[in-house]
Amino acid sequence: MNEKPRGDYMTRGYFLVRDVLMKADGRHFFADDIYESLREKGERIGRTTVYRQLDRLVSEGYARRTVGERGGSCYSYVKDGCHEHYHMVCKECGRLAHLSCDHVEELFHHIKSEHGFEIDPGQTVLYGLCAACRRKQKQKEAASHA
Amino acid sequence: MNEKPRGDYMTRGYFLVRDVLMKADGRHFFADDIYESLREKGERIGRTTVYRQLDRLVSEGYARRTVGERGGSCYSYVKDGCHEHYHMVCKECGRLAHLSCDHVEELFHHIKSEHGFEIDPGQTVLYGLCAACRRKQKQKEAASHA
DNA sequence: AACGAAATCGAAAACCATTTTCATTTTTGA
DNA sequence: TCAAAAATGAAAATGGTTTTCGATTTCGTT
Repeated sequence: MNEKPRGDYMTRGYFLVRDVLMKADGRHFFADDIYESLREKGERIGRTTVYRQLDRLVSEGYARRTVGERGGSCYSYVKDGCHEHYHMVCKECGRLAHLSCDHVEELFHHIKSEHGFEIDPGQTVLYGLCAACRRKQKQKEAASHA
Repeated sequence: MNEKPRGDYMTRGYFLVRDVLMKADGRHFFADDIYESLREKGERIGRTTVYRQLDRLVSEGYARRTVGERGGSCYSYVKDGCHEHYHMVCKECGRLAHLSCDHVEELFHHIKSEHGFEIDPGQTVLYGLCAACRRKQKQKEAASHA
């Protein structure tokens, strides 16, 4: 009669959603992308479950929630130990890049001690252009000067 | 019969929305906050107009669109010349802080040259805790040790 | 001042990502 | 195997934002 919490159950839906993220390490998805791709593969899963498992993965630290330019939530896989890293999202291709760099840590420390603001690296995402997309953009420019 | 574009008109709705942002420089609002506060003041304006004028202000560079923790869009006023500054949003009080700091510029330059990623300061917002909220948090902690 | 094309206005409806509801099914410890 | 705890998913609800469209306002031109 004692009602103890048993914690989260390991279910089919959990593994399905986690696998999509794991197998595409770095790239990130809207919830619906995941739902669609699973359905296309013939998996029996509902939208609701995808949303719920994504929430669970975020709270477990397996997934990171970022915000797409169009406003919705995107999810991407977080490798073990990735919490000390910083994250950059490319505005062009949407890819998530992991940045491990002492300079960043130093800057955040400086901002805290000199400006009083304590930055949360888990929440903060740097937006810009990745190397590959910068290259493509330059090629386009060069081509248009023909 | 010549159909030339005449540009945006200066209208009542435009000034109403812009004034709300200007008068609360730094603090940021959800679109609906602005709509409600204008209605409370007795202003005759529709939700649709608020959304449209906010879009216009963003494209004009007068307003900045950021993303609240709950997911929706927030808007805040951008002072002239504010584009070379960096922005921090406090997770606790929601206040927007402007940061003018050579260290940031140096870091972004380093990331570009060493990591190949070109950060867009206009899009990037640093999330964390402002000095005031850090102080409050510490006071709470101290009190709970009573 | 009046005209009229271009732009804005706003109420209601549409849209769409996400959450809630709830009856059913699955998981898991005992 | 049993039963409590948790997950499932279809459908409905939610809530922020956009679209629609007829009425109204703006503003350069007469």
